[in-house]
Amino acid sequence: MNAHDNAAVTERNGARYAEVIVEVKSASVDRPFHYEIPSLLAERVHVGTRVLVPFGPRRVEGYIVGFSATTEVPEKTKPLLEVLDDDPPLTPDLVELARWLSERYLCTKAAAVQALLPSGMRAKATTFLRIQNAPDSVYLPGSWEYDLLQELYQSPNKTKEQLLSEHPEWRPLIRTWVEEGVLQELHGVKHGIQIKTMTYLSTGLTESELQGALDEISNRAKKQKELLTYLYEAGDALLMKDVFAETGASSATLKPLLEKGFVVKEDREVHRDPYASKHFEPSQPLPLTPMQDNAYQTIKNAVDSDAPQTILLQGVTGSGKTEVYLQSIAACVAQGRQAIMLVPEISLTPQMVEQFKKRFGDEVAVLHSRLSTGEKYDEWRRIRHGEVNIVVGARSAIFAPFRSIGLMIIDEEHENSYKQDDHPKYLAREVAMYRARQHKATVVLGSATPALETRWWAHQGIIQRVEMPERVRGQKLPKVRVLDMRNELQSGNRSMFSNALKTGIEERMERGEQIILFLNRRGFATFVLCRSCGFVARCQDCEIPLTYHKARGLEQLRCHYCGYAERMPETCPDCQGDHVRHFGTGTQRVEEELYKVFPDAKVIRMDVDTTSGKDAHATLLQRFRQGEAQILLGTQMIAKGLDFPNVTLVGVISAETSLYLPDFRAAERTFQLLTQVAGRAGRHELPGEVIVQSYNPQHYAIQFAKDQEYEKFFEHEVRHRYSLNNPPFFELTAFTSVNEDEMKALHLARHLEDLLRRSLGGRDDVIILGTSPAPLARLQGKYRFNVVLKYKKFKPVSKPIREAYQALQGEAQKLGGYLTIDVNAQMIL
DNA sequence: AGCACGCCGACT
DNA sequence: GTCGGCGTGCTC
Repeated sequence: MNAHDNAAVTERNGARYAEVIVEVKSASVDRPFHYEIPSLLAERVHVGTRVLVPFGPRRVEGYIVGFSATTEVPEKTKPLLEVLDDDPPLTPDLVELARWLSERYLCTKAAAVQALLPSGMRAKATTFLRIQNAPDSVYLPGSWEYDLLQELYQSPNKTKEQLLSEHPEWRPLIRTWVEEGVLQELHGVKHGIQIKTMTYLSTGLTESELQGALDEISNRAKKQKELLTYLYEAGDALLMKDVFAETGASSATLKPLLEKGFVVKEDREVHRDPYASKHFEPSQPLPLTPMQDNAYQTIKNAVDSDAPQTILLQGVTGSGKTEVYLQSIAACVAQGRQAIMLVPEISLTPQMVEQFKKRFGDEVAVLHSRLSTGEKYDEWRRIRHGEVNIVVGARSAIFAPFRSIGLMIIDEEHENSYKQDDHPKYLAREVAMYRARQHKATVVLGSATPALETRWWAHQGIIQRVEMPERVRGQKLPKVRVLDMRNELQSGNRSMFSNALKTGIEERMERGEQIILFLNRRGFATFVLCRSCGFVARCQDCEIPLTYHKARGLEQLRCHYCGYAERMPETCPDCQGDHVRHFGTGTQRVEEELYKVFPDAKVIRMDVDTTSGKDAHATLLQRFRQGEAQILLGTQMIAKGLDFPNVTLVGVISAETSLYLPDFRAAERTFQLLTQVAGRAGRHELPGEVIVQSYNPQHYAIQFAKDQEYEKFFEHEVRHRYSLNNPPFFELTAFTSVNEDEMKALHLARHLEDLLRRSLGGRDDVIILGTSPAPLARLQGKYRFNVVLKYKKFKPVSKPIREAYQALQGEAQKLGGYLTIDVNAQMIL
């Protein structure tokens, strides 16, 4: 496992050199550099310590990853400059995790370290320039010398870096002046995040000292005496601003008390708490059903055992997985170990956070992308300092710096939000399983519709599987009807609602029940076409058909990938004819149609266009919950984790929107989506009904979803994947060559393909899919070509892949573009 | 990545 | 003649 490096050691043991990974993201410096440890810093350096080091002509941030007694380059070593934190941000297991990440996902160690630390954690070296000996010569206005001196007199607080970015031409002059002693450099460090402090007041006086103090204070200073007595009676240190508010004192009152030493003022570090304003009613563990208890016992046994394990918890929607999670975590924490709970799109599922806060109170930290950088950093420090035992968060929370992890739960594990979209493109499930080996921890993968790979591993006996096939309250799964829209058309119904759906909506509205309508496409129409010449409006940058939007009377065409927008043309830009029309159906159009067919209906529409505001999401859902509207209409964002007691009908306007994407997971996604949407109906007392409209109702993904038969879908899909050499039988790695110049992008992709064919071509466990335009062939003005590699096992092919990738990355940059890699790609775009 | 050093075209 | 373009090479 440690085929890494020379004799790097974890403990310093008097070793002379620190091995440092520098924060420079370039493959050419992706290796440890040796630095001498100055005796002044000797006590403060550990594995994982963040340091400032000299690197060439500049100073950069770096992380200590090991120590060694010797170095091959003694003549080159320089000393460490500074230790940047009191506690090392990385624990030794995180250093090891970073190394693994960089090898598995082919990124630099520096990039891996950044992925697993909060974004605010970045320091920048700064340098100030002071005039030490004014030069003898007199300079003419307009000369560099004159201008630089002017600038230094006028803005002495500008850093050297600021100065150089504004006037790069001053660089040589500054250097010579520093050498000649005209200027002096003062070095500093600017931290990315301010640690937030609050001022506290306290008095350390005993009762008799207090008496003496009160006597000493002039009788005219009534406020001072009051303040001092107040603080004495409190005993504890109090927040200064509260004290001022309570006693009416001010800093004028306080000042003499501080000077005489009667009162002590101190700044204490505080953590920004994103949930400080919310109150959570404590909740108690609920009694478990036999099925829940079985799942709970399985997880508990795994946590108790001293071996890493992975368990697939396959439970239908409404089977009570959350309560199992909560109690398993409680059991883990009771053992003195910590737990991580991952949820997809946490900002969409505030209920989950709420349930954790109610059950565990302050023991929970929350990490997700909607927190400010400062809030994230503070939650991270609460974890690092052992103030909490539980983290609930999105994907990156899997890196929580706990000391001893017992349990990691990934809820809705099949969701693709668990694959990081930017570099390194890690898969949370894989990271969890690696950390499980480090900590001898248990991973629970929870889902009603597991990713095919996960279910396959369970089938192979590689991981355990526990089922929860029934709903907690014993409700039946809702009845799902699939309606063939071709029949509707034949019988003369040209509207987007089948007769059954229309009647269904009418009935619910009469009974005062609620309806959810689902369509996986926003906007009004799908595309815009000229009926005379066949012209289709496309984004000039992405070449994707533009979507027709209607907003406040304004007719717009928008690109859903880059956000580009233009006005709907009145005549065809190509043939000048006036037969430009929009086709296809989006959420906006459904909304308009709903108001036509049901004039009394109140509809809430939820899609990217209506939920841009900070709390728009929660607000819209809250309004629906309170019954302000009978119909909730939305894209897949409404499919996730919602639970409305009054909803008895769920309608899917068109089941195939996700079926014909050029993606090997299209059937799986469609099945998962339909199953999930169906699970929304009738979760409480009222029975639920689901109506799925489709032009292709016999498709197996739709048929199996209709009866919620995951196992049958699994069997069918596994065969399909096998015959096409797709996951889980082969793993996919995708390279994308991106360039504004189409020929350059293509050339680079071809070159890469050649290289891969030469190194891997002969193997029968590797399939190379040649260069092809990416499904998103042009994005934001840049052409994209893919080279996709399929292989059975990553290890034997990782070296050739790495070499080809590194060789051509530089090449791509020379051509003005770039090359990305997605190891174990979940989707090819 | 940055920054320095080094070798070729248009300019006070 | 020089200033400054960016190709090449190195960073403990």
